[in-house]
Amino acid sequence: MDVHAARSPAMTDVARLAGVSHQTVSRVLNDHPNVREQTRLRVRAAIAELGYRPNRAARALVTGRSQLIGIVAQNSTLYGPASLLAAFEQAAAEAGFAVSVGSVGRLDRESIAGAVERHLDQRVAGLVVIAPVKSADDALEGMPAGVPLVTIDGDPQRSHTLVTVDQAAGARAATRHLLAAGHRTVWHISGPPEWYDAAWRIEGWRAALHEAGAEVPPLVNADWSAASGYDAGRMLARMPEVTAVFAANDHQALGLLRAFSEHGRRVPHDVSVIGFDDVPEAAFFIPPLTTVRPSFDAVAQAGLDLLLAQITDPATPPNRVVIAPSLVERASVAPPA
Amino acid sequence: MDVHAARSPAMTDVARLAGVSHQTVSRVLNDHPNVREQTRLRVRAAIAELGYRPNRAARALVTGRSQLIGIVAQNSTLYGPASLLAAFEQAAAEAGFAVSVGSVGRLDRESIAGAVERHLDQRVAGLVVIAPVKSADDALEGMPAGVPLVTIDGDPQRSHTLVTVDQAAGARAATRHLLAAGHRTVWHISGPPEWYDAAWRIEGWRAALHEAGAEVPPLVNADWSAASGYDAGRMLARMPEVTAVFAANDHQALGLLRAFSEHGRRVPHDVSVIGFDDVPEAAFFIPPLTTVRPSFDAVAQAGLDLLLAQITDPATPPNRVVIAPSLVERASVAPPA
DNA sequence: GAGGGTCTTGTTATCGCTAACAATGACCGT
DNA sequence: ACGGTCATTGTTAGCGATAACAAGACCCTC
Repeated sequence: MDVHAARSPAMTDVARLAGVSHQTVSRVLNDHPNVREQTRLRVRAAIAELGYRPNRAARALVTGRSQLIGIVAQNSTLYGPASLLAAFEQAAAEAGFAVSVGSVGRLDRESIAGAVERHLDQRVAGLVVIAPVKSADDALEGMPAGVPLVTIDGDPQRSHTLVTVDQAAGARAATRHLLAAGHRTVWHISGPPEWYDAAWRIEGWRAALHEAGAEVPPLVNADWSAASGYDAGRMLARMPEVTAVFAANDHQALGLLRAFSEHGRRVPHDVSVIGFDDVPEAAFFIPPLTTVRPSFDAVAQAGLDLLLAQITDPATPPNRVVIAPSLVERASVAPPA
Repeated sequence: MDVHAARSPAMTDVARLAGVSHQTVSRVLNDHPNVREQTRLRVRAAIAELGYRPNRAARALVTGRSQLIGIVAQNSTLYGPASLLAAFEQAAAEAGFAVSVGSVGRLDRESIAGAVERHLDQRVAGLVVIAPVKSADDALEGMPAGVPLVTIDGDPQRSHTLVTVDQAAGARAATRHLLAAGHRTVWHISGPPEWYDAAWRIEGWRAALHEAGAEVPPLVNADWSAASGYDAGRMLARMPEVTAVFAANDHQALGLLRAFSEHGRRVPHDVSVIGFDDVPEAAFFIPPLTTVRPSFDAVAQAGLDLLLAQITDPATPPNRVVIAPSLVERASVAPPA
């Protein structure tokens, strides 16, 4: 980095030094085929000598597209979205794209639409929406066609490209695991019902119970927080017939563990618990938590690949990729007493 | 959002509709004083009618500055950095700035320098660096002057503007709290030593012990993970003289609790534990964790304010703001048995 | 009423790049 | 040797905004 840089060098500076026209420099930069090897090298040398770096704004202006990918996500530290965000940044950086984050406070239609528009102002090359709720999908309906778009864990009914974690499969695996351990049935603490993730986990749980001919206990509604898991746990702890609980995420499960511990119900001896997400701390809960691990890296990579395909070729048809989660067995599951 | 938008309207389109020159439209947009009220209204109406939104790239090209703030942070889901990131996005959006995130895999000099350069390519209006390690500060030394810059939890020795959480004060408060409960001394599990946060927490812990005339036990080194806390805990659990531990973050503390639990050492009856960060789950650990809460929102707000001041007036002298953390008392501390 | 200011508006140049087209020369086949 | 293709390079014209300057209208003062 040049310390005294009064003005950073522009393409014409490079051209002058290399003894070519600025257009030739542009061609080298964009890997156009018809440039003599010798010229290419001379230009490259000049670029290196001046420490030239192209001005993204100018390029964006003329092409109408930037090397910027916009991500719309909820402004939160929820583990899932935060992990996805990090994974996306990583993958995008490797592909030479910058990432602009438009976080929204709430996932309602207006917030999402506003964030999308702000990104469109910046002429983003593509948009990733991590907002697995119906209102977000509604907001996306109004989007101008032609902007590459990938939604994460969105509604499969919609027509755009999307990447989803197979939430239902994860929930089924968790529920079956508990049934296989000998439990007569499995209770479920759900996430907020407007989240598709939550809805599908409920669905998978129900499906596994039906499939096994097990009774379906009432659904316990909660949000994603440990506090809500704790509240649910205080209720369940007083019900001796509850011997197995599948929580919609690990934080809820933590709250559950705490509630059971307070009420003297031992996990897994008296009650078995399974979570979802495999947060890094899950292995250190008391007891270590059996949970379902979605691969956020795989989701981000797939999402980015689909997005880049659309950016490269706008005619790419809508596509979808489903990522299978895996069950991570730890110590929070045992046969009923 | 216009669905059929073949090309989004430009300034000249607005000008034509309003019957003025494009320059007048520009003046209205930028709140220049010398525009007749009547003209202003006409232009505003035309803008609204066309749904015109200025092209950021064009503006960035001519002004050399964008309405973009770059954030350099480690690509991780560590609670602190992730929270800061979220808080910054929030604050920046409110100020009308977009946020571009350049995450880095590692915090070494090259990675940081690369991320900074990528942001500079985009002509960011300002830069926030959340990388509280020495190598990051070194990388920043080479930065061209004139780019507004704020570092978070950086080295106070450096000359640029920075916002820090008073880590030492937080550590002192935690240590004093344990001493006040009657413990003869307090052990400390530290974060990675190259992080300033970790170093200051060590310093605060030492200072509090000295101040009280307590013996300073050997420092237990760890990283920020629950796993490292667990490893440290397995060692400490076998040492009966250990009755109070201050962990450098909540995740480590979780690992500690787990290790103590496995070894039959009850918290807080046999050992007291304090963490740092106040992650949302801390209240649901077993037992609920007493911890130190830094206000990430306050840090982000202060950081953004300082940055905006520099953007508005480049002559603003370097400044620094220190945010005081607070102790959150829960159930993991008790007098020694 | 002439000179000088202020307010308001328009004209032109420019930022740094890419797209489209033009120009040059080499090579080819007949 | 001559038109035609191809590879290579240059020239020109924008993209959509702001900046700098110019110009006209209006007001004031002496």
